[in-house]
Amino acid sequence: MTKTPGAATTKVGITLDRVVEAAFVVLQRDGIAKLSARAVAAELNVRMNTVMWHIRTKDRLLGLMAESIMGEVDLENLPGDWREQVAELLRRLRRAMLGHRDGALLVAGTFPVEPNTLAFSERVVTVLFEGCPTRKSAAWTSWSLFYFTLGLVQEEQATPAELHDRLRESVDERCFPGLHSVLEDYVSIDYSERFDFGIEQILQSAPTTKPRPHAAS
Amino acid sequence: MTKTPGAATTKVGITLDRVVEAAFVVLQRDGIAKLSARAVAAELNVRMNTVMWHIRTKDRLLGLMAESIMGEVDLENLPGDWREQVAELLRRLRRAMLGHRDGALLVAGTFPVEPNTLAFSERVVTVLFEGCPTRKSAAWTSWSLFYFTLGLVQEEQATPAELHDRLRESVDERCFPGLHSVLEDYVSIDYSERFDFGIEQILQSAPTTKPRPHAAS
DNA sequence: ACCTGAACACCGTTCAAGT
DNA sequence: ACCTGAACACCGTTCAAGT
Repeated sequence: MTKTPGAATTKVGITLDRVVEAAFVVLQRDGIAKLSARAVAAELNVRMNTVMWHIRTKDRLLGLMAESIMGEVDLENLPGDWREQVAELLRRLRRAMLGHRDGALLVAGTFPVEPNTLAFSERVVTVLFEGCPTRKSAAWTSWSLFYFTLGLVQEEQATPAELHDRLRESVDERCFPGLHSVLEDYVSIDYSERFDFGIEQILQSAPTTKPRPHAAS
Repeated sequence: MTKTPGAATTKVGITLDRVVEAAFVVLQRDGIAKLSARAVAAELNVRMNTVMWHIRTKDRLLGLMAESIMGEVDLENLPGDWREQVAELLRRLRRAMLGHRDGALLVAGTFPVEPNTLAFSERVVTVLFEGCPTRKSAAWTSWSLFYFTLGLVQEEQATPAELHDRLRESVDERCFPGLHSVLEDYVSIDYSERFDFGIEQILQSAPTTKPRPHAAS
């Protein structure tokens, strides 16, 4: 009766790629906390279940977005020796994550077992083989680099001023003298500098750090 | 009319501490995804708004829980030289987080500017002062150690078998030869060994890594 | 294969009301 | 200060129904 049969349910040309695209628009505008299937649907002018049909599950959408960010990292044209090459790879990862609001949170939330993510890991590990004493130490060093990068970029993307101000208020000189004396360095917003420092520190000892023999034998 | 006025709303003896306690029970049983104010209320046999009145906000509850975990870390009786002392501090943090389901996720989600968390940071930074060339490098090294620990324990607590199996399936020898050749080390579940390796690697170069001079001067 | 409506069982937050 | 009921505006998932 009140139904307009002409303009009813027909295909509307949504692709999984377009859904992920729209999800990034919502992410940039509203942040990851407000990224919902309904919001993505509104962005595409379709109903929510259309989005759900393509993504199957919210978690899968997040995984696709993380994988997409990993795909932005160029793995070619690396400069210099193995050390510089690894540093450059992680610098590019950092830039890719910084390119999207809450990008580090997104990548940290899921390790997508997908081509782009695997290709990045492959590249890092392969370059590390050149400088590390064992393959195992190369594998484990890649995790150290990855976790450091994720952590630092998450800090950088997490509403910077607020937490730092609260720290400056709370770090009393009497209770926390050490922290107080380095507070400005502790909460420094020179993130690229801190990034370079951390990566370099890990890589510096990489050639000499061996996994301990499991037992004394 | 249908109301029993005697057993109506009277105090029931809930404390913020008891709420947090109950929250840990729910966390252990159901995981962080199902940790809700309603679930905590059920655990305490009160209504949800009672819980909300005490915690004010869900985020504050999570912060209180993280701060509580940090409080489990004993900061006294550290053995050996500065290197061993720092390693021991982070080992204790790791154990505290492992003691609660999704403990690392909880701590990573918020940096509570509260006494226990600050005291831990103070202790780590202070010990690092002994071995690092500058105060700045000590501060930044403490972040490297913290992020590595959070990342690795999150990996350890995130439904181990599932992801590793998917990796073994997907890491084709032809596409990802390097990764393939170290896969078993790459996804090793010897987490204490990997932890020791990572901490040691960071600490090894700590005495020699200086923050770069900001400009060439 | 694609798109929708409707219903489900959940959320956290807010506000007025009780003691 | 403490506890509750009720309502609000949201979630993601599921299922039956359309083309």
